[in-house]
Amino acid sequence: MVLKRNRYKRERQQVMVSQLQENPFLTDEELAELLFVSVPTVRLDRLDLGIPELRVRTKDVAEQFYGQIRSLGAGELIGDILELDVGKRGITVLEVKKDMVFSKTKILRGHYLFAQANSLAVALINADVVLTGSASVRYLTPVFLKDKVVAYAEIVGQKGKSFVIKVNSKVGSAEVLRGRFTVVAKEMNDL
Amino acid sequence: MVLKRNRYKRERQQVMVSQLQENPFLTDEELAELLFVSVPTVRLDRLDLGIPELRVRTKDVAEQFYGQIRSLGAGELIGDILELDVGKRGITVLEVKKDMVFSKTKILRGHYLFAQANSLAVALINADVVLTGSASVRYLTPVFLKDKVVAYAEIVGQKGKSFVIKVNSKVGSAEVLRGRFTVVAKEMNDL
DNA sequence: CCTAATCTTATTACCAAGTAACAATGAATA
DNA sequence: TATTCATTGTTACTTGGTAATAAGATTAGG
Repeated sequence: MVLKRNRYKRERQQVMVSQLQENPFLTDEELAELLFVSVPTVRLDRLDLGIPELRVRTKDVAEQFYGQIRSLGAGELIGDILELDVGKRGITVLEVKKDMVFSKTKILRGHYLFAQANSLAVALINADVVLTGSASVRYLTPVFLKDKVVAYAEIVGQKGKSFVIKVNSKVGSAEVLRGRFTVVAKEMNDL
Repeated sequence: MVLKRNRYKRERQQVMVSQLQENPFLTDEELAELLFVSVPTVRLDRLDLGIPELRVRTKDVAEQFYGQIRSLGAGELIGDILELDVGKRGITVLEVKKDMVFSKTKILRGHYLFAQANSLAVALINADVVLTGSASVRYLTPVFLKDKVVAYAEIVGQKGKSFVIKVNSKVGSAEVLRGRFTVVAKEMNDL
């Protein structure tokens, strides 16, 4: 039976995976020492398991991090405009990408949904400077990787320079977020 | 005059720095192309400016990211941990960078503040999967470029698997955000 | 106009951490 | 015992560099 050999091999590979989960910055040489095998064996194991080399692993981690910061920062609007009637209502769509979800569950992280809604609310106001004053949101159902979130926003009230905007986000027909934003239009020289 | 040469050199180095700020994953070769100089010149410039090679840069980014989090799973937290007492309270700090602000006013965009608070609230809960159920936040004063936002979060209530967390964010002694998050802990197999 | 100082480019030897392909060795089992 | 798979070693090649040195280009200053 091949089992004994395979069992040993598999066990070792398991250990390797968990080692790398703990510390993705291990070289093949270091792994070889930890697992009491030669460097070529480590390479074969990685090949077996589809684990890329150290430098690729490092880059992946770095890019995930960087991408996250970036995607929150890119442009003034989170999501793509489908419709925008400034002063009244607007619709944007956000496609859920890999780096926006919790890795374990593939569920979209809350602040992305918030960011889409918030930035759309702000975009509805026709003024030089618009700041969010308060926000209240309810997350209704989880959103998953590759879902397309459509956010509908509408101005429902105004008192002077203060606006109230209601936002509804949906995936297909399922409501995923319901929110109410108060935003304030300010003049540049108010600051 | 040596100035002209230096000025040209300095200008190029300035450009290099800003290129790398935007994308730290550029090789010397790519930089050389962008700056219309040879690879050795790029190396000399990096040496001049104390900028490490690509692989070190990448690793730095990755480690900064990885080092602090660990148990939370990759990149789930916006801001850097100052204190984290899981199940009770936590403090993070977020430095406001150029790409987080409205370009006109240099005011931090609301969803960053929200993301910092929200992700800290989630981090306080010791469970495999934690989702935000609802959130209510008030933005009290604007936050500007280069400010350091310190977020204080504390669990103030619990009903079964549902937790209420209060978050206060400050810049110096000024309160900038006050929020209340309801988050729900779920088991993996609930989904 | 020519030279010295500074920039820029080229060249060479070296390194780490790999990939890819292949040969050689070992060990266990049917 | 023959075979089968795991393991190890070896070699040639790749990327993205460091470090050191030499040679060419530019230009300001005398």
